[in-house]
Amino acid sequence: MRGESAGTLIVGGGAGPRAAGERPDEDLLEGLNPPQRDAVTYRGSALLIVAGAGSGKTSVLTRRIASLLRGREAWPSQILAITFTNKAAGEMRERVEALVGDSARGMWISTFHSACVRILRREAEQFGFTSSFTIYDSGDSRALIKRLVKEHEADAFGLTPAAVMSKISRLKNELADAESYARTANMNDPVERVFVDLFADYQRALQRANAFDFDDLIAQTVYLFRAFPKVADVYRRRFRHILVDEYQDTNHSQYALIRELTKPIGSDAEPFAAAGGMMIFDAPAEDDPANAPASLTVVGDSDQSIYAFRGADIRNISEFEKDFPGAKVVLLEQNYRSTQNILSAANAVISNNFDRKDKKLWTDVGAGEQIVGFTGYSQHDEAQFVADEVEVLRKAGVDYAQMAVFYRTNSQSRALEEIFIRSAVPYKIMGGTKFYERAEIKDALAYLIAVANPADEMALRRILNKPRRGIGDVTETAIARYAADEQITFRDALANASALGVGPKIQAAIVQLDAVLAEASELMLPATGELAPSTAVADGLQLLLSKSGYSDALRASKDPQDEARLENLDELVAVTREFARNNPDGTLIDFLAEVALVSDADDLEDASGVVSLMTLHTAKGLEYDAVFVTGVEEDLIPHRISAGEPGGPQEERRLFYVGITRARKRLYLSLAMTRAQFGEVSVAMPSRFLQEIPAELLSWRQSPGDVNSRGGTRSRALNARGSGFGGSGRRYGDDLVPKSTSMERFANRIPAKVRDNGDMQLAPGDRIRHDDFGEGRVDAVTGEGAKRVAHVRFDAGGTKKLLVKIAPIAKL
DNA sequence: CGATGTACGCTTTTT
DNA sequence: GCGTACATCG
Repeated sequence: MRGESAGTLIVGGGAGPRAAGERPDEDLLEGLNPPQRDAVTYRGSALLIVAGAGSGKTSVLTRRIASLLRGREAWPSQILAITFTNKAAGEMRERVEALVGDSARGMWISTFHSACVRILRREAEQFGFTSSFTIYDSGDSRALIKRLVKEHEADAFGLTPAAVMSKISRLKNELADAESYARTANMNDPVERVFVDLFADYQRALQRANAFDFDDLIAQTVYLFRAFPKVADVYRRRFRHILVDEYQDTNHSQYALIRELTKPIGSDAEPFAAAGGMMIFDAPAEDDPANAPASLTVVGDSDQSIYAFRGADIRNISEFEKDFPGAKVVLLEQNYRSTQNILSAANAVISNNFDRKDKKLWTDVGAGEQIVGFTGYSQHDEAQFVADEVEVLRKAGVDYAQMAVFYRTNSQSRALEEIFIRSAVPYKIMGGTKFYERAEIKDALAYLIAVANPADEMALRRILNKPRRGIGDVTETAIARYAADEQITFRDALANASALGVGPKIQAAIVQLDAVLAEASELMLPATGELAPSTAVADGLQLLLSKSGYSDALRASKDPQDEARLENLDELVAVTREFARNNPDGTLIDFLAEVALVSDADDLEDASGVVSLMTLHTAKGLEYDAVFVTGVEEDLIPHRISAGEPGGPQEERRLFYVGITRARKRLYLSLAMTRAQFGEVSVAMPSRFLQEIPAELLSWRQSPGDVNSRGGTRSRALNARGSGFGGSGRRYGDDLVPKSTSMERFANRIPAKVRDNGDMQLAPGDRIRHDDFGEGRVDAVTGEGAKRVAHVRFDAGGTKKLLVKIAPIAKL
């Protein structure tokens, strides 16, 4: 909830002097409803806030923190608040600062990953890493695994890099390592043996590179706490109040981390093991209040759990009361965001998930506008509707920034983008940028990593021949062999170019590269004790790019895209300068960690004055006056891949629910009759979720039936579901909508006369007549079944590709 | 070693 | 329909 919906947001500095007896947090409770007040003021070891969409959870969380601080119940440094994205963390910090002023500074408000990086940075030496470790993003992990798969010839066993990667990730999220997995796996299975080898090799490679992958950041922190109780106690003593947002999206390792942090201090320590039998710290006296576990507050909504696919475990929240006996539960159901129509639609949809606790959002702001439905002929037609409607709203006084367009898959953004450009609607694609995944950016970062973490061989290999300096596979292997023979690192091998036995030209190139890296190191990593100037990262990056010849190579290139690449690099330099401004003491290592942990949802910053386009996943946690959910079709939402996964369709429904509940005043649901995917056109069917919305809430500007009447075959499409896909009707516990319902909803709009060209025989040379384009001759027919496409040359001129099944054509 | 051409496979969501 | 990955040629 934003400030305006819960009464006035209290802005301003600290608590100020107060009369004795007055609650120091009275103003913090202003405008809150009774359960919200409970959530702010309850004091106990464990609190679960079940916060429905738009129920003001952020407000409650920030006020709860503010009230702890103002009441002197906690120092800022004793607070650890975990959010899902860096952006959410920044927002929360801002809002707490608005309530309590600068004293918010010492708090840890960050994502799980960032918090773990901070901890690991301090403790890395304990277990074989150095504090200058770097972080492998998914791309780095993929590259490494790919190499290992090749080395092990694991593809012969059907192990693809993608499969290995996701399995390793899943195991790490369950806190399993290669060793423990090997104990449970069936090692008679050669595939399993290869996998275990791969897993172990992968882990060794990471360790050698002094690097952690995303999953390691959490898992290794848990291992650290378990292996070194004294270290764990340092953090248990420090964090007395732990708050976790979006708890429904935590996975097992994150849960385990929270468990470790909320154990009583000294609870698993072995006092006599330390310092030769001398007790050097308190005995584990659990009844000593000083050793009491930290208080834990979690906030979540199981209806908004949309990350099960990457290990989020809904049981973390559904079994919270069992996990933390005596926990208090507060339910926030009053919604301050949306109109009742929107909420009723959301409630109706989500109530189709069968194993959920019933929860109904309500509001007192009134019914509001009806939800608008629209069916386009194609995804471009659909996009045009969205663009037109955006302009209508704009003229009615709605700011572009208050409108958002959601879609299930990133690929859907292309059609929207095309139409928006043509219609001159200003927009920004959120998260789609993938700035840090661009090759030139990864190259530049690899240069920085090579300087920051010389052990990271991957980064070094990446830049070895970028720009081209004649160092190819052969030379790379020679360097690696030399390093192995001499028992030195890959990086140190570069310094001995003359010993590699390569040609003089290549030798010179290696010397040059080595020198550039050395010079940059000196600039960015000054001798211990000295502090690098805050501009060091920016200066170092520019030095690397220019002296390595990277920039020059791009400038000299005649590929027109290279100009854009240069601009991207300038942008990266700008990012380093911005970083220096925000973190005057920030080091190169800090910069790299920040970059590795930024997510797509984080650059939602300056979307002022433009319409926001994003996936439904990215939309979580955001809200807009007007929301367009596009592509509400079967196989898209619910996505076809989800059909085979346990709980998949239900998660898709939650995703749709999340999309709906982002809207404050206006909600549009749109779909297309046909959609081009993989470069081929196919027939789309309305999503089953549409039929879960009560008819009176939804007003169709153009219903699936309307589109049909133009010559399509909607009724067939709606019905077609029954055959061959999950049987007829419904299976127990499945999400299939009974066929009769789907027919009822659209029945009155489907014309009596239905055309279905499904079995029209067409061959090259046939003549046809099209309702709009007139007569023409078939050149070719491609595709199969419902996707059969006729390539027709019309007499009036021009050729068209027509989907035979639904095109308004007749054979002559 | 690098440039050019072709085949293939891919598209669910992301810290 | 696009980008990557591999193969072949210069």
